[in-house]
Amino acid sequence: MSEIIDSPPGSEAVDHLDRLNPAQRAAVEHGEGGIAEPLLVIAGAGSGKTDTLAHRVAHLIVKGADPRRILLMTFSRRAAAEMKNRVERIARRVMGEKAATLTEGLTWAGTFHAIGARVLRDYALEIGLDPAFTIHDREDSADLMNLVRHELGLSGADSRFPTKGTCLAIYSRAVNMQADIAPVLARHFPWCAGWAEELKRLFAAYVEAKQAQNVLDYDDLLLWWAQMCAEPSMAAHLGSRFDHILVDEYQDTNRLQAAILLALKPEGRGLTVVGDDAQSIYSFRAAEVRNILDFPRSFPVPARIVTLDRNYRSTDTILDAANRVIGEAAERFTKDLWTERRSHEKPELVSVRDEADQAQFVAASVLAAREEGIALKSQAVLIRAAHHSGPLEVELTRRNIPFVKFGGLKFLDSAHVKDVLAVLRFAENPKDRVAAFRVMQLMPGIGPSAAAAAMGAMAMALDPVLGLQVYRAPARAQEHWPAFVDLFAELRSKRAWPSDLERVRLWYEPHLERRHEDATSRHADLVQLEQIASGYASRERFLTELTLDPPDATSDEAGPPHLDEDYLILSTIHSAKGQEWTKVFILNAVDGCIPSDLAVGTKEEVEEERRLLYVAMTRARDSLHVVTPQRFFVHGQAARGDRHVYASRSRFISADMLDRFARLSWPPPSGEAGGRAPRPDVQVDLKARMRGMWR
DNA sequence: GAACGGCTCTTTTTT
DNA sequence: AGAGCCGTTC
Repeated sequence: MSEIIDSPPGSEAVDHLDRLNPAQRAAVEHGEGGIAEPLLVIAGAGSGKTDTLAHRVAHLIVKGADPRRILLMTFSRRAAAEMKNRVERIARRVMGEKAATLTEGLTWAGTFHAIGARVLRDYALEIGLDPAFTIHDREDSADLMNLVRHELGLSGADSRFPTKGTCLAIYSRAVNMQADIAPVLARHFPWCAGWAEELKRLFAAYVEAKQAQNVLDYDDLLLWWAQMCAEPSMAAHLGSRFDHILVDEYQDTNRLQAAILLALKPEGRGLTVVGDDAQSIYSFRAAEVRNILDFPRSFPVPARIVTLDRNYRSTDTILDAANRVIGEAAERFTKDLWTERRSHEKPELVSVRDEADQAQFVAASVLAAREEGIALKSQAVLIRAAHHSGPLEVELTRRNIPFVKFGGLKFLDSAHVKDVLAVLRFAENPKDRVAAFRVMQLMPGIGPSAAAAAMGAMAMALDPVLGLQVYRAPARAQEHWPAFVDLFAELRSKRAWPSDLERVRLWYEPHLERRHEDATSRHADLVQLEQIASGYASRERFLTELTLDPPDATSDEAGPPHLDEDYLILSTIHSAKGQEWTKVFILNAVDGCIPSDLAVGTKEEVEEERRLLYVAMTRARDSLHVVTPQRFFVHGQAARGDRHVYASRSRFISADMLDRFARLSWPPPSGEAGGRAPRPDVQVDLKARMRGMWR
């Protein structure tokens, strides 16, 4: 190893790049000659995108770049962690142990939002922000929007004003698109177009409420950052702290994010962005495909474009089918992917009777594959919407097949966890009205008006603790109120992390038991939360990072599976981005699910749904199963009721591409091994008979 | 006037 | 399982 370390730059020491293909290598070595024009890497699914980016970062470091001056923005925290790991592994091959120390310095790696939070705390005083701000997640933001909405009298029963969630969605969209309300309403919320004036008032009041309470929402992390960078001297100051800025998944950034990036590096020097327009699936979050398309021409010197179109992940049969699906897209800029991985096995299009059979089929197939040596972890079930996996989760539990679900509701969204976190947030930032209201109303006898009165008392007093002590709670709240005041005073006066959280839990337990039937399992969640909390340095870091990057696993497991344990992956397609598995199942590949019924309003929405299916298909390495249940039971009827609708295969798998799939029905026709005889087509109401026995 | 219990309806995707 | 609505209770 030591010879390699000592060899001068530019010698054979570059053998860490030998594994790369010419295009990847071009991307990695770009700018070495000294003229670093901006670089755009168009990287198709499975083309070694992450690896290429990691090699580029590692190569920069090997060539002497200071890792502390590299800003690396990824789509998720998970992606950032993975990137750092790979960078270290690659650098280690060249530099040995020294690499670890260097890659430790790669501290500016994270999501736009997380980096934004860090930048804003750093520059808080210069931009008139109290650095003790707390961050509202989506639900908190909606709650605050609701509070403001009521205060403005926009919530009358007869007015049918948009709900809090819709208001927030409109606001968020306008902010992230940097557009006015009117065009946003016309384009994305036509049914709210009549409310433009009221919404404008609402948003103005919402912004004032946030500022008065010293809270930022997700959008603020980008908005404040972008506004700060609109001041050229600030942008220059921050920009000069980085020699290289690299952005992953650039097709899913929005206009605000692009504005930040361009402000930091207006000349484009040291800038690298990577993405694939065929995988753009976040336009509901105001992602702007134009960002990646316009990137080359955004600088004085045009960007260099490198295209990676060789796929290393999937077999040719899977890729062929996926290429056909994306081939029918209305508009597309990247070429078809190609591979040298040959296979005789076509992807399967599996027809099942209903969702129950779908669950049976997946569970049986997963177990069979495991018998053949494919670990559960190498298999994934992908769904369009989090609740599509409901019946499967029941079946997996019944068969004792462990699984972890990504996407959808997180355990942070459950009421009891939010309650406990709200206490901490209230202590961290006593002006945070949403947190305060939530916490106080946990106590019997305290409702909105008592909570408001308490907040008023706090605002009047010199010190929030004093204010709370002075406030006289309603008589029927007396039983619990003093303990709460003590808790608050203690959390404000001394900081004991992470034992603060245990203190909160002990206070919360009686309320938990009073409010929830299933207190035991919720209690376990809170203990698990303390486990998580011990990994964070302080209360502030815990709250910030948990809000920006919630743990993925859902709560109905008995704690997170141990790393050495094998478990099946369930994931929304959105959360599956960037990942791959040996065997992949796509559920509910029918019209109404993919595309979602809720996303067929405009042509653009339908096109995005098509890309969603493409993303799902290209996650598979060796085998792909696309499952289409024929009928769905209608919700909102008695359990086991038989009202149902018939569904048809997703419109994205058109008749002329059916030859790319092997087609089968499940269960197989009776008589075959493993098959089941067709059920008699009758409904028997046994419950009624049982009741009848005693009449 | 404020709090609360019981009712019905609905549930895309995420930082 | 939550949110909104409405009638009842303190």
